[in-house]
Amino acid sequence: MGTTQLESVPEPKYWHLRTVLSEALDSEFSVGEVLPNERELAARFGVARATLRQALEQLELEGRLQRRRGVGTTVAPPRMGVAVGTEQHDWPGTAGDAWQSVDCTHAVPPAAVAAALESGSEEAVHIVRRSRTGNGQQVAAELLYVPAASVPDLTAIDAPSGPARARAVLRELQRLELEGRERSVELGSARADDAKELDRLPGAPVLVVTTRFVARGRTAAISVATYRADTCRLTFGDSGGMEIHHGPERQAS
Amino acid sequence: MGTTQLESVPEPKYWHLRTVLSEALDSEFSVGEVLPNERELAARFGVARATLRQALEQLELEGRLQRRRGVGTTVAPPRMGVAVGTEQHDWPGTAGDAWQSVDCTHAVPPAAVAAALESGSEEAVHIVRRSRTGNGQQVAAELLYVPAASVPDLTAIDAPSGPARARAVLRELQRLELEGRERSVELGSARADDAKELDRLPGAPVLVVTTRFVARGRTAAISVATYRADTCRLTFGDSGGMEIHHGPERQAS
DNA sequence: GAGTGGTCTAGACCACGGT
DNA sequence: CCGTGGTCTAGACCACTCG
Repeated sequence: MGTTQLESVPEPKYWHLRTVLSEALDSEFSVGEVLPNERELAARFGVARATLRQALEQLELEGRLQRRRGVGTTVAPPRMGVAVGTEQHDWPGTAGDAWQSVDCTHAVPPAAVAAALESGSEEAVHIVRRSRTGNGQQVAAELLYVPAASVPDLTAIDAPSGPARARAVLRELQRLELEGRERSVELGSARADDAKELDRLPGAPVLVVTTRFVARGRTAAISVATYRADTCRLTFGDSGGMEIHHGPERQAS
Repeated sequence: MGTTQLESVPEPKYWHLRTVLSEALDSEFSVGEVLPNERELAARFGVARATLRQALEQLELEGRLQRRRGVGTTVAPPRMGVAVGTEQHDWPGTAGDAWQSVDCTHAVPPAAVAAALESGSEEAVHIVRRSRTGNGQQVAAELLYVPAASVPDLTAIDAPSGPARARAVLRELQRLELEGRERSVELGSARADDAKELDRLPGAPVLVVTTRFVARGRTAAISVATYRADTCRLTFGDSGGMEIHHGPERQAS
């Protein structure tokens, strides 16, 4: 009996650290507060900085912390609920749909998108870039791929590029009768350009929402929207009023 | 002109490595194939193992690789589409809904769930555990929180716990008229128990799908489903037939 | 320029899966 | 047992932000 079984299954240091820090965040810190720097924290917990960083990465992934080079580590606010797919079947660009058109180009889409569009893989399409903001910061970037066949009456002359052209494409698109929508969500990592737009580093975790719009029995458009996974909780159906998860963890025996 | 601008914005080694490996996966490897071990790969690319690992972590996050301790790193199959929310408003447990009941306990839920249930924060509820498989492996674990008030006629005697009790709770739940559902998706990291069940390490990235079931104007149940983010693509609406993303990356102009 | 987080190194040892 | 990926260390330097 003399042997007190301290750690029969010793959990990794960084995981234990994550738990300790998480509880500290719940009880001793408030939103926006900056933590001590990494070297200081590492010393305080008696671990190498790399180990501490592993714990911080976890907490950042969970949306508890926000780290910025040259600035510091701050306590993140609870994730904001962003409504996606208001369930009424609507084209993108319909009045007040939270997105803002940025510009519009004409180029060959990535192979995966081309396949889904059932178009030739070397055929150029309209690519509308849009962005979405919430709580004053950009939370999502979207690329909307529209084959020329979906906007036959588009007059290519008056607005060769830019926001005006983007709006023109969306307007033409809305003339089609939308028959259905398929949507999927998966985890991804931000490419360099998305990362920059979302004010994150390349490789930052993002939620990729892919939507296929169906009209006249064919795929009329494909939307690939990239949401910051650290700050966003995607809500479906309606009302983003849910506030579950991400409190002090308690285990339900 | 003599100065060739090699790397005006030198990207990190691990990011470049990720790209190189990603292209190699596209062209030189097939699904299920095992890669050379990390020490070998690191040596081959002339980087430290930690740097190589950073690249591998990215690719694993993107669902391109699967790493298992004691075994090796293998090329992952494309993510499977898992239908979530068949859009017809149904209670969980309705005929063939892809979930399998595991057991049922009676305990106090985590604070965040208790708040959403609008019950007292120290009030015990039924907790049904269910699991979901796809392609022969477990892809999701669910905890369904059901307040006693939602299943008033439950006879607590004949099945005190286990799958039988779980089914009894679901059966009673289905007697209520379902008025609505709210759903949200966010990124999380697997807790120790979920990780074990999903055959991942603690902290592995997961997609947390939270559903609030509304009946008689109140919250009748809360479901928290945890999906493996590396292997799953959540599909909404219907048909998981979309195959976008995660091909050879090409930039759209 | 001072201070922050981000990247990278070259080691060591551990935990696990198969033999 | 060996080989694998997982954890951890103690450093170094870089890139960024801000006063």
